[in-house]
Amino acid sequence: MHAYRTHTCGALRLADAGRTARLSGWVHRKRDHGQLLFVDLRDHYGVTQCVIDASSPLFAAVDALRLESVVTFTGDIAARSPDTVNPKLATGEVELTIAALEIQSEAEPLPFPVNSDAEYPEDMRLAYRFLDLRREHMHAHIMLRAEIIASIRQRMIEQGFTEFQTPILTASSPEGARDYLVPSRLHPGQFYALPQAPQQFKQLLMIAGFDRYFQIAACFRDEAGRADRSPGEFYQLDFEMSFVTQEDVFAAIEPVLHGLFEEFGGGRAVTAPPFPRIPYREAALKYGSDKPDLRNPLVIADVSQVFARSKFRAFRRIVENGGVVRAIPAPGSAARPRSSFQDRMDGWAKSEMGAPGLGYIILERGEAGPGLPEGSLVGRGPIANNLAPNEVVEIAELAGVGAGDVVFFAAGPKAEAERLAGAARMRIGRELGLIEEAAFRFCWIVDFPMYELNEETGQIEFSHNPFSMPQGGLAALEQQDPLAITAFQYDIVCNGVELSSGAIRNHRPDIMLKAFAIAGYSAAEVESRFAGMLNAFKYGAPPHGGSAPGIDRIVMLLADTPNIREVVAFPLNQQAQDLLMRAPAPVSPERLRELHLRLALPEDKGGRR
RNA sequence: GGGGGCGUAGCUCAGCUGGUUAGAGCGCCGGCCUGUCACGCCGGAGGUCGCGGGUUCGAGCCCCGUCGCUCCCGCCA
Repeated sequence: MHAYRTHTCGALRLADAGRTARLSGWVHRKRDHGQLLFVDLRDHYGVTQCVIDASSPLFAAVDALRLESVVTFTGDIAARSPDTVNPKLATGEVELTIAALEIQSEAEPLPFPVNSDAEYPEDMRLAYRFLDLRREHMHAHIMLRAEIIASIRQRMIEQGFTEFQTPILTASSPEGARDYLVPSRLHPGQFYALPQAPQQFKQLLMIAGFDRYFQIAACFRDEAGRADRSPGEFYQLDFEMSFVTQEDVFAAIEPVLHGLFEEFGGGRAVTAPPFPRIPYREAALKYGSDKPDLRNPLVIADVSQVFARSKFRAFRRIVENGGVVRAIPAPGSAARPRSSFQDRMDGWAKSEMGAPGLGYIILERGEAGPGLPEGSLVGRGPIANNLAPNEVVEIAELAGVGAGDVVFFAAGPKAEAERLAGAARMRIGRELGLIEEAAFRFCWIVDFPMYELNEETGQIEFSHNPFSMPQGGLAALEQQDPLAITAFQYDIVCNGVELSSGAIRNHRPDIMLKAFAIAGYSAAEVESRFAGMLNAFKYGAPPHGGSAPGIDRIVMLLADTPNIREVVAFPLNQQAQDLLMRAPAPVSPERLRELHLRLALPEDKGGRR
């Protein structure tokens, strides 16, 4: 008989009754009946009930086992009587009668229970991550992640992609985040950077003629974390393709994502390719966001022009000063008590969004009045009182609302009004129960502006990746207003989560120099900062493009958890620390000396001025 | 760097308008229990109410400061 096990803890079935088996695993739970003791033994594969009674000489030893000790039980498999079968357990028709016990490893009293889903503070869970990962839902998340990654690999290879490895020790890359730096021992005073993404390497692979690249790529960024953003490091499905248009990139990755979400989505509906393409400007207007949640059916409308002509002074002045008024429909909510809906929305806008408020009109069928036929649409509320009847009707038509509905207004400078309208759209959608449940709704956001105006400095800056190809190429850069130029730059969004950005790259040195010149960079500057890339472009570069969906966020969506640390086995905490391995940590003076480093700590960290 | 929320038993949380001896569930310890499977029953231990100061006859509750956690903004394509 094998030293540790003849079966796993998830394997035994009724057909095994009568055989002798050996199981090894963790003591998951004990149920002590005085003269009879049940032990649930757990391993990676499942749980098996083991039983022993007081007539056994081993009874006291088994009774004394602490939870999470690792043991080996040997004994006969018995069929359970029909009234004691546990249908919740795959092995629930049988049990092992303990005839021999070997303790492989004893456990100390636990800092938190493994056999329950009770919530525990995250710092404790991270400090004892090996225990946390034993818990059922964490174990399932990590296995899900592994299966997702395996499926991605297979699907990408089926699409004709080839997996590559690119360097971890490399140079600073053109992404905007802070790099992690690694000091060089052999080159005093010089540093490697960990890649924020393999961006330049994948472009170099295209230039090298490999045509279709992908990698499950580790990316490193020295930036603050968020619930949906791991600090320090994360993984992307990084891919790049040669001789492609934007539509070719979409067509290559859509079936991968669609198939993946069908496979692991547990029956939830998935947008079928082709995914909707929404221009950036349209997304900002209709959804108030560049990552719209399309499970929400509400669509925002622009009603600025109605208010520009109206006698409602507050909004008219906003429009006259270059601002906008956006209308957010709240269908069927007119009958809701004002205090519990409209006023609460207004209070939310003021307190949580920092907005002056959220105006509204309640729409009803009116009685006949001067010039009004019976049953015409009328508005109620302070704003409606300052509008002509035809203006109310006009707003209702633009916003797509009618009698029985409420329409809310977000007014102010364009960017602020859009942000408020977008947040209100989601809040109203949730409040009214309009969000489609159990669905993954994908879209592409396309036509991002190439440049934006920095309000503080008045400078023209790249709004995203400076290496994207401007739509219209060199001619557009030479002839158009820079702020009107769009790029072949796109995001893929699912349920309001940005999975990735991507672009058709700018592979032409002449267009690149012009693009940088518009943002105020001299040719010499560009040549020196991106010498490697520019040089490579001078020897025959294919047109190419790609994207890099975030693996962690894909797993989050499929695991249905809002916290990225629930789908990473060993995440850093929000302060970018590893509490289990104790990183980061000080190093000895000897190590610093051989790296030619001297610390200059701030005073509150033990340094001197 | 900025803003919001939270901080009460090992853990999750309740604690009324400021008023007697601060509670519950889970966990832990002890006892009982031969068919449970989140076993059950009885009993017990466990608290500087994050910390410091203030207001008050009286503070877990109000005020100020501070520390920690958390979410958001900035940042991050």
